[in-house]
Amino acid sequence: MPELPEVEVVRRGLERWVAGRTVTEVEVLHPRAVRRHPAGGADFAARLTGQRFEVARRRGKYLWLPLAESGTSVLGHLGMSGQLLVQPEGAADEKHLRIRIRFDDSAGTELRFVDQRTFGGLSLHDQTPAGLPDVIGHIARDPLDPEFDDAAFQSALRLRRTTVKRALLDQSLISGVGNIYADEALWRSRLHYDRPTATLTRPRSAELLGHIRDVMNAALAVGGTSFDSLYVNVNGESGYFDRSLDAYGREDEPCRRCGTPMRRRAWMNRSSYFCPRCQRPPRPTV
DNA sequence: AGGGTCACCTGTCGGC
DNA sequence: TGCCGACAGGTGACCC
Repeated sequence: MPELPEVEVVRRGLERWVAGRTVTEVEVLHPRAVRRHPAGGADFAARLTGQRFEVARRRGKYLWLPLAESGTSVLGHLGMSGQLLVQPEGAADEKHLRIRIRFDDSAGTELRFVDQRTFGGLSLHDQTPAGLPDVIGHIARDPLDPEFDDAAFQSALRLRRTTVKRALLDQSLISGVGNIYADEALWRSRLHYDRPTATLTRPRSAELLGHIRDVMNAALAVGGTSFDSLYVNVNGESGYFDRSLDAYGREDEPCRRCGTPMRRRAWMNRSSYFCPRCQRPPRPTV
C-alpha cells in the first residue's frame, strides 16, 4: 500500500487493532524485512518482546508504533508491496510472510508483515525529542500534517532547479506523494510532469498543493487505491479509489476533461500518465 | 551540495 | 506452452 492514503488506511487499522497490546513473541522469517535494523533479526525480536504498542503514527509513507515507556518505536515502511495484516492466530501463513508478532492477550489475532518484493521492512529506533524515529529526520512533513507549512513548501518548490514531478516525489521536500498521486495532482493542475519548478508562479504552486491534498483526501475517504490484492488494509480489504483515477493507468483512454487520448511516457524507470492537450510540455529551454 | 541514475526483489502480463 | 522483456504503488547509495 505505498502512498500516503494507503499507508494512513493501514495506520488507522493498527490504531484500532494493535494499540495497547503487549508482544510475547516475534518471528523474523526473512532477513531483508529487518535490513534497516542493523543489529539483525534476533536483536529485533528480543528487544520487541515484552513491549507494549502505543497508538500508531505516520509521516508520509512511513509509519511507526511507539513502544510504551521506552523511548523507542517500531518503524515500518511498506515499500512497493508490503502489507501489515491483523490475522487470526492459526490462519495459514501467507506465501510472502516475513515477520510475525504475537500478543499476550486473548484477542485471538496476531500482526503479520507480508511483503512480496521485500522493499519494505520493520526496524527499531530511538525517538527524537520530537517523537520521531531518529532515522526519518530527513522526511518532510506531509500535506495532511496540520503543521505542514504551505508557504514554505511553495517557496522551496519554486527554488528547486528540477522538474515538478521529480520535486513532488522528493520525500525531503514533501512526503507521502508517489507516482499515482503525483500524476493525479498534476492532471488536476494541468501541469506537465517535466515543467521546471522555477517556472511555477506562486498561485500555480498553491493550486498544485491544493490538488495534492484534495486527491489524497478523496482517496483516503474510500480506503485508498487498490488495483489488486497487494494493496489492502490490515483486514485484507481493498480501497476503491482506482475507479476515480483521472490520469494514472489511463493510457489511450479519453481525458476526462477534453477527451484527448491520454499518454504514457517512460520516466525515471517508471511511467508518467498525462493528457497531451491539457498538460502541455514546457517550452524547451535554450 | 544537489540533482539524476540505478540497484534492490518477486511476480504478472503480453508478444512471439 | 515456454521464453523473454517490460513493467509494478519506493527508496537511497552512489555517481557527477
